[in-house]
Amino acid sequence: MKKIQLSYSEREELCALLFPEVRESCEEIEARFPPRDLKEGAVVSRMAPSPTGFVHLGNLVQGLTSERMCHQSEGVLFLRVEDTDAKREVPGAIETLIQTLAHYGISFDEGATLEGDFGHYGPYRQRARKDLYHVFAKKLLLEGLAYPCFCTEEELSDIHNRQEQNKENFGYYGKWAVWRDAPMAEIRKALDEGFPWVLRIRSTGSIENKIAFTDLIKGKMELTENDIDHVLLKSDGIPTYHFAHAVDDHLMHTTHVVRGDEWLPSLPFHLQLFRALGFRVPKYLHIGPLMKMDGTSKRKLSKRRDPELALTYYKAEGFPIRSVYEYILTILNSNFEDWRRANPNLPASEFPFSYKKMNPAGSLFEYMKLVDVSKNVISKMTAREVYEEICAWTEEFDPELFALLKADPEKALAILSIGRGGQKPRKDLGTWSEVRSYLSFFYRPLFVSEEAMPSHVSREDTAAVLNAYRALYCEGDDADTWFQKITDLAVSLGFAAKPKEYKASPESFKGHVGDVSMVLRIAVTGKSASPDLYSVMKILGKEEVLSRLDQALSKL
RNA sequence: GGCCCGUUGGUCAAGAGGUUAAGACACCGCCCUUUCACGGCGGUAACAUGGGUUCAAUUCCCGUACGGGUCACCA
Repeated sequence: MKKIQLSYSEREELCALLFPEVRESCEEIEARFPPRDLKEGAVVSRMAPSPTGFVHLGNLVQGLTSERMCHQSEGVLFLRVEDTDAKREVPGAIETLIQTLAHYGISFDEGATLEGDFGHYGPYRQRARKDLYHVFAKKLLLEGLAYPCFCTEEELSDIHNRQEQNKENFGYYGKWAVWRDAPMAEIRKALDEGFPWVLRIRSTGSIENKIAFTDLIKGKMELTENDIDHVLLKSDGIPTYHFAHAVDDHLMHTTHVVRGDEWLPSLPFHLQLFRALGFRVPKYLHIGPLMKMDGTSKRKLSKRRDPELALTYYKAEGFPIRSVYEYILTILNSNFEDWRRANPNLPASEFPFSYKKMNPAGSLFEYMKLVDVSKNVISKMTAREVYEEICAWTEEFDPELFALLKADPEKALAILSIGRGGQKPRKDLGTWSEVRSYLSFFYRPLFVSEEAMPSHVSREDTAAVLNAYRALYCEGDDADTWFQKITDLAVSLGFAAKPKEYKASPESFKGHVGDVSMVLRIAVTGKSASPDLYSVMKILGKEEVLSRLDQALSKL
C-alpha cells in the first residue's frame, strides 16, 4: 500500500462521505455551551460512571472527592452517564446508579436524574450526544488529524500477534497503522463495498519524546508521548471514552477531572487529543487504587473477585451509610480522624477536605478499620435512629428478628437505650448484622446459652450464687439496692466485695464481686459480654430472669 | 515484554534536608469499673535497598528490588 497523505480537497470529500449529517460547525456548538458564570476558584467536576449495574467503592471514592471539591468551592458537580458501550450496559443500571449515589449523600447540581436530564450543558448521557462528537470528529478529519480505518477484528488481532512474535510494542501505530496513509481511492473503495470503519487519531507523537505533567495528587511526573492511532469513533459512530472525555469535559467546562489512576497510561493520548482539538486541558487528579490483602501481598480490589468492592456488600453487611462515608473520608484525608475527634458532633460535610492530603499510592481496604469507624458512628446515634435503621435492615435481611422488633417497639427501644446517649457511649455495634447476636437474648425464642460459666469459679459456688440470687432478686430494687444485694451475696460466699480487695490478697478470697456478677450475667444473657445487667434484668422481667437462673442451674 | 505510578510500624497514615519520626486501627499491659464494653494511661513496632549531592538525607537525584497499574471498536 502506497503511503500518501490526503490532500485538503480529498479530506473535504471524505468529510462529506463520512459525516453527511453534520451541518453545524465547532464554533456554533461551542456557542451553545458558554463558559459558566462562577466565582474565581470554583471547581467544576463530575462523576462519570458507566451503567454496568455495579456501583462500587471506587465510584464512591472518586465521587466523594469530586463532590467535596465542587461544593467546598461553590462550584458545580454534575453526573454524566458514560453509556458509550451498549454491549456492557445493564438494563436499569442508570436508575440504580442514580439512586445509590443519592443514598450515599452525593448530590448533583446538574446531570442525569431519574426524571431526565437537568442543566444547561446536556444531554448528560453520552449516547445522546452523538451529533456533538461528530462535529468535532469531522473537524479533526478535515484538518488531517484523524482518518478512517477499515481493519477488522481479525486483522487487528493479527497485528497484535505479529508484534508479540517480533517483540515489538503493541498497538496500531507507525508501520502497523495500515490505513493511516491510505490513498483516497482505497478509502472510497472500502466505503463503496460497505466496510464498517472507525475513526482514528493520526498521532504525531513519538515514544522517544517525554512530556512533563503535573497531577494534583501524584505531583510532577514524566510521561512518554503517545504514538498510537487510538480509536476516536467506533464503528457504530459512538465515541470511545477518550474522545467523549475530551469533547464533553471541554463543552461542559470541567475544571478538574478526578478518576482512578488506571487512566494514567492513556493520559498522554488525552493530552494530545485536547491539543489537537484546541481545547484547554483540565486539571487532573488520579486516585490510587483500593487494594486488599491477598495472602501476603496486596492487590487492587477486583470487581470480579472481591465482593467487598460492591456497595451492595456494605448494605448486606449492615453498615450505615454514614459509616461508609466517613470511612472513605478517612482513607482520602487521613486528618479526617483527628478532625472527627475534635468535632464529634458536626456533620462530616463540615470537614475541610483537601486533595493535597490524598495519598498518591493506593490504600489498603481494611474491614476492621471500617468497623471501628462504624462503631463510632453508631455510638452517636439515638436509640430511635438505631431502631429505625435496624428495622429497615432486618426487614430485608433478617425477617425473624424484624418481626420481634416490630411487635414490641417499646422493648426494642429500651434495649437499644442501654449505654447510649451518655458521655461515654458503648460501642458494641459496628454493623446491623451484629444486632442479632447483640440483643437476641432479650427475646425468649432467640435465647440460647452457649457461654460456659467462668472456670475459676467452682461448680458449687456457681450453683450457690444462682440459688441464692434466685431468692434475693427483686424486680422493684433500684440500681444501688440491686448491686448491694450482689455484693452481699458475694461476701457471704467468700468473695471480695471489691476487685481491689481481691487483688490485695487473692489467697483470702475465692474471687471478687465481678466473678459473681459474671455467673449471673452468663446465666441471664448467655454471654460474657452484655449491656448493663441491671437494665437487662429490668427489661426481661422477674419471671424470665428466674427462669433463666433455673435453666442455668439445671445445666450445671 | 514496553510504558507509567508507587514503597514510613501488621494496617491506615502525618511529617520535614537537621524531629525523642505524630496520630488512628489491631495487639499487649495497667488503671477505672459489679462483668463485658466504654474511657484513661502506657507498651511492642517503621522511613525497601545500593550509590550519589550535602556539613547533614528517611526527606533531593540515579540505579536495583518489590508492589501496583496499563498496553481493546471497555470504561
